[in-house]
Amino acid sequence: MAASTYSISDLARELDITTRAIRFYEEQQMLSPERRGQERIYSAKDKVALKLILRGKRIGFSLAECKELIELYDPVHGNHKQLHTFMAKIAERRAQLEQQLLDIEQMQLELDTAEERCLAALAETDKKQSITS
Amino acid sequence: MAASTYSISDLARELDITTRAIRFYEEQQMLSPERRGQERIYSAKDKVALKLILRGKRIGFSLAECKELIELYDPVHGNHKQLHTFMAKIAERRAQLEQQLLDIEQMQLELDTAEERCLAALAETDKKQSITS
DNA sequence: ACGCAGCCTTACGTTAACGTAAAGGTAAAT
DNA sequence: ATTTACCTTTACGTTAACGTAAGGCTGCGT
Repeated sequence: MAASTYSISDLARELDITTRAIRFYEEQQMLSPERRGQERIYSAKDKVALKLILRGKRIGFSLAECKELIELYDPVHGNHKQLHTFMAKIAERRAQLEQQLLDIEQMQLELDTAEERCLAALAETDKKQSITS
Repeated sequence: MAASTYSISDLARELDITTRAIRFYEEQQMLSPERRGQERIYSAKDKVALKLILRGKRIGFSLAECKELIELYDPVHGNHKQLHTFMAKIAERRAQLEQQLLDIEQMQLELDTAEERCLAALAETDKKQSITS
């Protein structure tokens, strides 16, 4: 089985982020890895937290929100009210995503016609050039 | 028909943004409204540009990208290569959106089970409390 | 005449999420 | 012994997209 502990650069490589970012997340109290002397030793749990952070970011959550998210997984803080308010945030994101999808579709329609106009214009240009050349 | 010209606060109200934002977009060369003396007079075309900006932002484009987007609609700049590179950016966004959807679904699954655990834990707590009270 | 609403410019302030040195400690390989 | 490859802390720098005054002109209703 895997060692289940990692150095900071192990995680950085594996998750494709910088060590600075990882230390920054710790500053923000989103991680609290063990120490062996000065060195940070990350556990599998820390890795899960990091993955939660990255997923949260992909969805568009701020780090503060990602932190809330992590706390939901922590039995100490996992209280009922927070859970519901966070589910609300997720629902909000879903709605926003749907709007984004609509926006993108709309934009693609417009770009399609713009492309047509462009191609037509280029065709005209080519014609004239073939005459004058 | 509508006057088809607007003051800055007209647009601000209608599009639900601040006048500062509108002036900022102008600083960034994304708008160039007419002037009557010092006053900015916005045309319907300006309004379209503004809407493009807002839509671009919703999708997650930076203002710089929104600017490119506007230029695509400008026959002066609308060249072929730009059109294609921008279609690529849109495609990229679509892919990102799909990833976001996956992330959200995944997160909801996890939150669902987290919620169950939470509810179960609360039920336990309540039981004990009913005994000790 | 006066105040208020709405416009203008200039310019410094703000937040998030790190980036980027600088300066130094440890440990293994050459 | 020293280079190499890690790790550490501290701390200032950076970018985007505006926010937020401050100071001043302009017309208009009373």
